[in-house]
Amino acid sequence: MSAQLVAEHGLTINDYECLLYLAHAEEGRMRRVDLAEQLILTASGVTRLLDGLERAGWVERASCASDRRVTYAVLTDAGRAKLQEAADSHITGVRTLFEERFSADEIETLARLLARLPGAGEAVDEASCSG
Amino acid sequence: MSAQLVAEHGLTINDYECLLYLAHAEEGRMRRVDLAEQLILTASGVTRLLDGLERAGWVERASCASDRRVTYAVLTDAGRAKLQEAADSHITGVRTLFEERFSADEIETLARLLARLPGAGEAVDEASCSG
DNA sequence: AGGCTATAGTTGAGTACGCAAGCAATAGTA
DNA sequence: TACTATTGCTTGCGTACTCAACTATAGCCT
Repeated sequence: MSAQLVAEHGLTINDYECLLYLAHAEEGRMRRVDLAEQLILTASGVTRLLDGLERAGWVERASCASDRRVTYAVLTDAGRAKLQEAADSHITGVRTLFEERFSADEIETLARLLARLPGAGEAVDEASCSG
Repeated sequence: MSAQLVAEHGLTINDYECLLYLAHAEEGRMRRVDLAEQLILTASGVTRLLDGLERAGWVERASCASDRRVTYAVLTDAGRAKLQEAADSHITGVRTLFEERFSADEIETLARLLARLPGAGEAVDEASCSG
């Protein structure tokens, strides 16, 4: 499942989700702390995750004018393209995994119930937005 | 959740599940390959996992009479005791997590649906056996 | 018996994290 | 204004994995 992402696009799930969050964020950028919270990683985890994405050219650093402590992670054009490419295959992968086993009603039930679990967030709509 | 296991008993989830599988196995022992499959780990992962459990004295090695390639992992008395101790708090932890959010009917629905996912196995009955 | 191939297990190198400690900037308080 | 606490981020070290390569045994098939 996530091994497919790695094999086909060289992305970890966290790489992928990181790009996804950035793509949805205003101006394609987020503070590292906020990214950490969304990805359920520690600050150091995010630092290293972004190290990799920066080296690959998918994201860049930008400083914040009003608070010199924060450095933004901003999605580059290359990063947006990469995400688009990976999202296509990943989403259809997830979709078929579920649609092979559950009816539409059942999927809705699962979504409703599982949303009550801690850390559920709003990940559910991933498939409904074009990336 | 699993951090609680670590903090209170010094056990990883895989440590815990490993002891659990061994406890349910015939004569309290399993081949490393089978353990790997159950825990969804590679063979090397199991080697290292068992390294730790052996060092702690929760499991021992035993060789197989009919096939000299295999070495069993067998649960020691100390290991069984440790599992009992950890299971008490872990199971009630999981139980309350769910019972705080779902009704009995909903739990049953979740169990039925999620069982269709790959790798679901028979982990569901963990809570129903005394350890 | 000899020669493949498959299986059980270990080991070395690399990866993706967490935790604790540290630095710099900001915010709160006297 | 100075002093402390908090916040954002990075770095060193340890851990739990994986993958690839290896050894040793077992099961063929001729």
